[in-house]
Amino acid sequence: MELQEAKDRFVQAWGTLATQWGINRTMAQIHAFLMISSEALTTEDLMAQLQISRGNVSMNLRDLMDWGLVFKELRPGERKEYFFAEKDAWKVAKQVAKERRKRELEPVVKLLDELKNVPVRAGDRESETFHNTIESISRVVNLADGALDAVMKAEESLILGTLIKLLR
Amino acid sequence: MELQEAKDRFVQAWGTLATQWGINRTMAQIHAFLMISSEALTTEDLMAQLQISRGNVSMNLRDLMDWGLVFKELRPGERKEYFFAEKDAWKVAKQVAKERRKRELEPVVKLLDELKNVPVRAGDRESETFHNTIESISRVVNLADGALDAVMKAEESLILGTLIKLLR
DNA sequence: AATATATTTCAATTTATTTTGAAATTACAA
DNA sequence: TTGTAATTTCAAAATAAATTGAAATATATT
Repeated sequence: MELQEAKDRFVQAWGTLATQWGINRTMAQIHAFLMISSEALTTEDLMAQLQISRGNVSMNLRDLMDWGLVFKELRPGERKEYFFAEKDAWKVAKQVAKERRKRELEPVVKLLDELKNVPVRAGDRESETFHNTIESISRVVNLADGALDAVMKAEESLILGTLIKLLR
Repeated sequence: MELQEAKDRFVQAWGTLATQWGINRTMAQIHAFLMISSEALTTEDLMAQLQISRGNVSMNLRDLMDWGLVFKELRPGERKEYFFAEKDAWKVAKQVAKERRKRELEPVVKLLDELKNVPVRAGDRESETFHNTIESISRVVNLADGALDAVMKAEESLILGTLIKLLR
């Protein structure tokens, strides 16, 4: 396979995977393209390579910077902006874990804690089932929350080692 | 908070969380509603409670059964079908991990392995960056793949214990 | 300050996804 | 069987999400 084809396939696949996980396809493609580029790129470069509009590039780059996955580079004497991505996939994973935890998991943890306090009417099967299920979900969500917290802080090799032990 | 309000809030929140993770909102709401119901329910029940059409219920129930999260109950002498959900959230998480791994991660692992074999042109920065980044992503994706595999097989308490050690 | 270049914004449009609802099919009871 | 209740299917409609492109804004250069 040629490098160009390989790049295209990767950008394409990364976009598809992203949509399956609730992330905008184009945003993922821009990120993917920056990850495999040795140089920082301009808006024009991204427009040309991914065949998308200026506005689209601008908005998605802003989101990617909000996610802490892409950064801006200003070159002295040059007016236009250059963008580059963190290339260490483990750092990327940690950053994504951190953001999703904050944006999505935290509100759910909060709600579940409230729902756990809804009084149980003894003998009422509906009420008991609700309580038990919420308890069960709350345990798992907190486990996931803790897992993301661990991932956020840990070294890749530490997680790998733990995993190997777990699978043994 | 009243039980009815609590149920509504949970169903609503679960639907929202689901969309953020690439899962159809209504599918998640049906699942949530079945999880907190003590009795198996009919299509009619779900149509009424969630205010959605028969076709919508039918299609999403099929998907939920494909995901292995909802089951059908046939009552002797009754023509209509009753549906119920697995209520143990840890089992649900394991099942979801299993399915997403198979459906989404496996194809990516396969592609990354192909891309790792794209020959590197020594001295070509673009080619080298591509190779290094793919290697890095491949390691992390395989780690995630292994983690899902571990989750799939492990007991909740085992994961919890591991996590506690990891965070210490 | 004026001009040129670059970036952002957002209403309008396009595209993708979800939902409906009624016809077609299936499955059970009599 | 036959009649009927229940379910599924899927084209069309509704809704949601992403994208465009040009005007507005910002920033640098002369």
